[in-house]
Amino acid sequence: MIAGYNPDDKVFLAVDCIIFGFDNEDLKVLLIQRDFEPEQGNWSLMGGFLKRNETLDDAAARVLHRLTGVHDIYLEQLYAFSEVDRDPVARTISTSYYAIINIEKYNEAISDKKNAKWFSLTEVPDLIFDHNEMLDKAIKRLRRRTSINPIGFELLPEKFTMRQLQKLYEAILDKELDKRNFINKINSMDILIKLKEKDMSSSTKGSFLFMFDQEQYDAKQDNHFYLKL
Amino acid sequence: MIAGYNPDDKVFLAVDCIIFGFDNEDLKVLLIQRDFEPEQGNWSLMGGFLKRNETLDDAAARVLHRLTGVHDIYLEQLYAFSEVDRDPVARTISTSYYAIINIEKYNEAISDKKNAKWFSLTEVPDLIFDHNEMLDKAIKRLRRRTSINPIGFELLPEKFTMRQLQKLYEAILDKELDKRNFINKINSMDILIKLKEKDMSSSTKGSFLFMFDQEQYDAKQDNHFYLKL
DNA sequence: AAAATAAGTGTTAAAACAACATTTATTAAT
DNA sequence: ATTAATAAATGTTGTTTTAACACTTATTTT
Repeated sequence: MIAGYNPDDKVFLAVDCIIFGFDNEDLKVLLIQRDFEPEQGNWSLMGGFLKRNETLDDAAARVLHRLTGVHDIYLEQLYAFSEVDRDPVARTISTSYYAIINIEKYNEAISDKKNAKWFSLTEVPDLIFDHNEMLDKAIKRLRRRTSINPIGFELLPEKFTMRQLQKLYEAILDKELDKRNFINKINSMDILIKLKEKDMSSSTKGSFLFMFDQEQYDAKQDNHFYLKL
Repeated sequence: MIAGYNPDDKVFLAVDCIIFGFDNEDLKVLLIQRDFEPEQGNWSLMGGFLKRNETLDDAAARVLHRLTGVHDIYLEQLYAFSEVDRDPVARTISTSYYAIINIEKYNEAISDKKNAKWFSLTEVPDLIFDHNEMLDKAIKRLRRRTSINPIGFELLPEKFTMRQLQKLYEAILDKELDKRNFINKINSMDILIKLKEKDMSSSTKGSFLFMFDQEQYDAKQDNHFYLKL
């Protein structure tokens, strides 16, 4: 044994994923009902153990893909939770990740035999272990992140209306925004493409569709926008 | 073995601490020269392994205390680093923490037989493993954090001049600030107590000393200030 | 008395922000 | 064909915040 590397100190390392989605109305989180012990039958975040040949990012992406069938989505490390007794089975440290996914895409790619369900943030049940705490932290991070970095677009379909975008921001920030001010601020970022098409589903007049302009966004080298909403 | 808890997947979990200090001129980081393998003789962050009965926060505080002799300092979890081969000896995931300490206090409490040295951020050598990456991330986080939450005071002596505070912010943010605008903004936060005493060391006229007003600060319930500097 | 040093202090123009109401395009109903 | 209903689209104004900018003051040393 090399000094310091004491096998007795080895621990399990898990990842747990907070998966956010948006249904044009509420911000939602995807939870699973556990079909195994411990805490069988209770609701939980989707998680898994770190394997020998993968990074935490890999593990989080794998876990997420297993549940949702979705690849290549926004995924960000959140925080490592390490209370000694947080997992009753064995000492396990869990690194939480949060993901934001387009619910439509998820529904296409649906691979779940799992007992998974979307919950509005206001209706989240008691979760196992410290998962409620993880979720709280993820919400706070998402709010802050959204104000700096327009990642919110990941939650919308490819084409969306200004109204949808505003609803999304309202759901994330949990406050109402002024329509005109919102549009002006979004436009000032200059990262949307206005299409000729209209969405006719929400009104007789129809409303123009927009797309996120990835190129423009990338071109703004420093990539932080500090939207004060 | 309970399903999923496969002992083969256990790993070492380390903490590494980025320790920031300020010497009235530059922002500095405390590094140690390793007196053990691997990478003996090379510079590194101060680190250690997570023990069976402590949280990561505990481990980081312990590691920090062992090096500096200082207790009760600002310490914040930064990020978990998990590249498969980041540690050549054994699979080790490291959770980095950053700390900010008052160099004077450190010098009082000096407990180091360790080969430790303060480096200006511009003069940091190549570090072992992924420690340079950790440091970079810590600097970025410190910058952002300082703009939101006036933690910078932790880096100053109890009594300080406006000039010192400005130099500190300039060092953290790595840009020059306008003296008058800076004072106005700091004053608008209303969390400093102006003392009757003057510091006479820096000029013939002397400059008033200030203290951080912890009570005022705590009283501002939401505790984020968004200082745009 | 003069020189040197750093501290202390206010104004202004520009930009960002928050609050606010009316008009427009279209479909459905009469 | 007119009217009613619905949601979309659109600009202005007063207020606040920010950035840029230079001179005076207090004290010590020469």
